[in-house]
Amino acid sequence: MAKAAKQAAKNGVADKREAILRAGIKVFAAKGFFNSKVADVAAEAGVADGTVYLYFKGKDDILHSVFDRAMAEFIAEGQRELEKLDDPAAQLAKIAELHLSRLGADRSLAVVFQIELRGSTKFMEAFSAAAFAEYLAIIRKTIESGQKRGIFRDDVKSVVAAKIFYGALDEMVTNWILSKKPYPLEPLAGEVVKVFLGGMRS
Amino acid sequence: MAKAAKQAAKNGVADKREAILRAGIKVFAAKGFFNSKVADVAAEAGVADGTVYLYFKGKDDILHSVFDRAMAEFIAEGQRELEKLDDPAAQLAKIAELHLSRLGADRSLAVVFQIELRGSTKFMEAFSAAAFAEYLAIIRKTIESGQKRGIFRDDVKSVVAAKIFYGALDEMVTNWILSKKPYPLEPLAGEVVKVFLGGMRS
Amino acid sequence: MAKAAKQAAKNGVADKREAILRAGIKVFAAKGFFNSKVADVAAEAGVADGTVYLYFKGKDDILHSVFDRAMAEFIAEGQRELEKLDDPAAQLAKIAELHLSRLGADRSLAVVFQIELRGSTKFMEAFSAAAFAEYLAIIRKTIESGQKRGIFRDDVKSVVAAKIFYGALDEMVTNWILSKKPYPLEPLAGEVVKVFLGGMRS
Amino acid sequence: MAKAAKQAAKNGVADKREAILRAGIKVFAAKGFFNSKVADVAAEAGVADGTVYLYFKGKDDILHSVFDRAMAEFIAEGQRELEKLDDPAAQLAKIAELHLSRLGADRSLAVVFQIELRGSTKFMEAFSAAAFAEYLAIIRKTIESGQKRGIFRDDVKSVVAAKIFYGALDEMVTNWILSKKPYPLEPLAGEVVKVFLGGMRS
DNA sequence: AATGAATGAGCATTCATTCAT
DNA sequence: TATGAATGAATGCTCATTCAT
Repeated sequence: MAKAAKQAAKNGVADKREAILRAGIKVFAAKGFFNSKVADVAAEAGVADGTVYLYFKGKDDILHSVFDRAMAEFIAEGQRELEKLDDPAAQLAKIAELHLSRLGADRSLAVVFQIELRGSTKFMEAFSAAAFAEYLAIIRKTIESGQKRGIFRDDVKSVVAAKIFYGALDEMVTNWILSKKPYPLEPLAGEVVKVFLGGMRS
Repeated sequence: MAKAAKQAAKNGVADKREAILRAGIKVFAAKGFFNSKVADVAAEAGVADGTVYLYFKGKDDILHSVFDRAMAEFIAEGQRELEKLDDPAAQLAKIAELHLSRLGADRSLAVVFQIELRGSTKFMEAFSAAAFAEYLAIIRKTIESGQKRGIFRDDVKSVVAAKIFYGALDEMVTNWILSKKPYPLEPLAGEVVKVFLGGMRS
Repeated sequence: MAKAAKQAAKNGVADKREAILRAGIKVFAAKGFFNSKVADVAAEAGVADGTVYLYFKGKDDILHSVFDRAMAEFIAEGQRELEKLDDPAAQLAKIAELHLSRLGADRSLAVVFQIELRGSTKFMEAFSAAAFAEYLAIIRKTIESGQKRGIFRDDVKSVVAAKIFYGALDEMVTNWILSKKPYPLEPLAGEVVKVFLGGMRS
Repeated sequence: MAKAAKQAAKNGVADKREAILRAGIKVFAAKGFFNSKVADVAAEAGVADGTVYLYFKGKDDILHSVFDRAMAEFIAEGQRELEKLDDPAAQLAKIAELHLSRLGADRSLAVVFQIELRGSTKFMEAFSAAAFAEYLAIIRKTIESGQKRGIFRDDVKSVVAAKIFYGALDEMVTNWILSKKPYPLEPLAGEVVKVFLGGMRS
């Protein structure tokens, strides 16, 4: 097989996997993970039911893959952006901005993240723990660096402060999802940062 | 039937409903709502499968009832305690303390609240919205009263500040649940309050 | 216990059994035997669920008792009336008249007889056979007596002729039940007799 | 896919649906519709439980389909045969012959028609009404044509006469089903016709 | 790789019947 | 006798997954 053909095939593969992943996000967000049928996802993706199993181990795996991929992208982009900044306060502001702009740009993805991924204790324990911990760790390290520089108070443990920061952002997203009237999510980043930095100022 | 007997019968009824409710919390927390069988709950409660349907409309109704009852108790206790205090800062500290001590005292209930109740978009939209909004409203009003008194900065909307405060507390609980090693939850209330009040100081 | 009291008690018993029986006819006719709950019958009769079992062995027994009692009454009345008549043709006319007037007077009873009693092969085989055969036998004997007197042709077996006569009457009832617009059932007796006697004239 | 293969697949589908339909007739006849489990039908048909739902909406649908198909075939064959005859009397004789020979050839089908289909008032009202009315209408029209030709008396309404004729045939079948000793059903057609035509002779 | 017909384990719910009061 | 709360067996239907084509 020629290189070009291989690439095409690879793209084809990627396209199909991608389509199923997107369909999963859409369907899970709309009906909830447990109420969604694999057949729904397959139909939405425009493939046969059985085809789903060529790309994923099962229904759970679609959900996990949604999380894994989005989280990986999220973390990668975050680290790329953070490296450009030196000031911990500015870094936290960037994290908040990215967090809310990204989820605010894809309501379905946000629903899956805020609602569906938490519906399974098993999942939370087994899968999200690692990636999620990695995300929290990035926040924590940023805070620690601020504490070392004397910018942030250090009578609050960095790990606790990180949870406070993350929890505040997370709640913005959850409320935004559940709200009946639409409003832009990203601007709330500034508010969270304002209060948090105020509270952490040394 | 004598009064005493009537009372006994009433207690019997209450006991059975109560037993099913408790069993529901335990089972849902342990296996997740969607993975729990009505039979599991019945067995845990020590009643026959069919008996569950004498006290609840169905599986969903057990979950909803868990939420309704706990939330009602929570709000009632909260308001009772808040009335005793005058200072908004002290009131927020009390809310944080109650929030974490209550959920920290019943891990299963906490799991149901943090994990299972969110697994159902439908539920979140239809049921929790009202009671949940009421809880957020209590926090918001407390903040507003602090803003009016000039204690809290007013360049942050009270509704946003309330979400930040609630989100921080909520995240403490979620992390506590997911943590592999046990630790006391309530002490974190002080940390959250410290940072939040710092950030809201005018 | 005084005789009067005993009688009263007996009446009470009879009343309750009677009430359940009537309730059974009404409920079975309205919802179908298999779709009727014992609780429905009890409620309709104004007694507790458990009380039904003091008077009947179970749900089936109610249905059987409806049949047994109605059939016994029907046969008793029929024989009483037939004895008054001598002419076999007049006797058949009387049977037809009684058949249609009785069922035409109680639509619910008719529904139970035409529809519900046949829904159970078991029932048809085990119970109705006897009483039903008795009814057919009365018709058959009437026909035979006409054949002996030379009034009716005897190149048709009496048992077959009896089924024809009964079947014709039966169909009148079934159609009447299923008809959307109400009409008097009894007058059709004359038509059936007219054709049947015409066909049996020797 | 080649034409031959397509045809084979089509046959496969038809075969499976057909097998379930036959199994339904057999099982319903043997145990009664309400006492039959879908699993019984599936087992009898040699397919998995779930497969039944690929071909039928549910248990009810199997019963309805049995009726629809048999009735359609029955009416089609009847009309085909009736067209060959001119004499209304001969036509009625043919109807009787077909009616009894067809049901007499398939006891299970007869049981379903005579017993099970009537167990559901709903069914009788909603479904059978139309097809059943069509069958009665064919008989009625045949009688009317006889009345117009002066062969049949016209002091009996054709619709009533049709019910008498149908009722007589129907009763032959019901008795045949319930009879403990087997006997040929079809010969009774002649007896019914003999009496009916005698009664309708003008 | 892709299909989609077939599978069959799994489960919420109903309801006839019992029995302690 | 009467009650009605409690029981638990019974079952129609769904849907994740497989596999022959």
